[in-house]
Amino acid sequence: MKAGDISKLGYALLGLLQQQPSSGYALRKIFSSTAMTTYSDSPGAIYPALQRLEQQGLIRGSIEESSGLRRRQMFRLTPHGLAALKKWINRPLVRADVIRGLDEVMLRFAFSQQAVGATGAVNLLKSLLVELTSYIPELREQLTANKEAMPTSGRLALESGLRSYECLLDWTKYALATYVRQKKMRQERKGATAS
Amino acid sequence: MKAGDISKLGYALLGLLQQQPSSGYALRKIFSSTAMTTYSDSPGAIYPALQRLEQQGLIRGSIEESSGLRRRQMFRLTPHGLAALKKWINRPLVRADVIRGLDEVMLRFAFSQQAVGATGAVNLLKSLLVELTSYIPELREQLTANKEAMPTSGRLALESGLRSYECLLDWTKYALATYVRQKKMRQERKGATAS
DNA sequence: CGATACATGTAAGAAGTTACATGATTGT
DNA sequence: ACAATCATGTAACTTCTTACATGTATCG
Repeated sequence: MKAGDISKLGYALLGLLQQQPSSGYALRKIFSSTAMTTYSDSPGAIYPALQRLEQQGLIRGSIEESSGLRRRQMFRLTPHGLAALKKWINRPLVRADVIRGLDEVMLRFAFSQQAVGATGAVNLLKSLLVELTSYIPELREQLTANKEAMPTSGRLALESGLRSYECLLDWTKYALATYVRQKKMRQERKGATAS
Repeated sequence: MKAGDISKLGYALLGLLQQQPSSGYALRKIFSSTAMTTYSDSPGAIYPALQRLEQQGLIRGSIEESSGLRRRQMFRLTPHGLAALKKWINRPLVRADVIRGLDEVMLRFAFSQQAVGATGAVNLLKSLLVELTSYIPELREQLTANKEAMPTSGRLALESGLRSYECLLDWTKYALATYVRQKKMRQERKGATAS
């Protein structure tokens, strides 16, 4: 990672701060107690990451002296930070994102609605659909080509990878359908109030 | 990671070398061309990793001067290396492996049959089954509890995580069934030759 | 003769891990 | 008094990334 770049943890922090200004401690709690446990809640990772984001002008911390306990710093996104978050979410998906960075894609999607709206979320899903649709057949071919030469456990492990992509494809279609359904419901409501 | 420990990449190398002695270059090709693309094929990662493994006495390299091209070093597992590989594969699964280290679990399983036999592979699957069976309901609960407070994309992202675990559970059962089927076939063959 | 494949390596820098340090407040 | 929770931070260490360096052989 080059200087000036933002790490995955950095983006996770930006996304959370966009939803709600928080202290480093509160962010750590989110990482340790929710489904975001894939990210480290160690202070040695989070506080330096926050410092970097602040140096880059993406977040701004303000010390709260009032609250009685030890001094606490609340961080919030700057306009630059919001722009960086949007840019990250809207970045076009490429094959490499699907092969090596699926968790990051899901993180982008999780924050997409609040940061770039339903349209942006749907765009992300559509391009994920495209990538998966082209990648899965290739993977399947690789598997059928090599299956003879592998021990059972190796073949099964490969199959597990294939299945997880197929499962993700199902989810992508379901997620798209969910947005279509929501849009239809909004339109119906609008039609009802108009008549 | 403490000194003396082995990184994920290190274990991937040990596993591949157990299957077949190889040069650093050949290992890089495996990472760049097969489904193991999740691992970096950069020389800056692999050659230092091989040096570490050799210093730890887990692999041994021998220089081949003969083959005409630039000198090449073939690495093979030492008895110590094989023991470390087996220990890693047999390590009892814990919740954290399922939450943060599924790819490593799959890597262990992929190598399990050659390193610790079908029985070891089945043991790994069984304990994965146990962990998933206890984790999935908890995840599902978390989802239903929080779904009201989240934007659609956040909720869908969580659902994607849940679905992928459910998919993995299906695969685990399928993989176990595959081993049961194989065992039955071997026994039938034995019965046939005996009669 | 230049590109490509084979083949190995190092140097600089980024980011994460573990472990430690500090300090205030609240509950037992 | 002591533990637990809130709250922030640093230091040492490990590993990976990117980029560069080097060298041989083959093919067009």
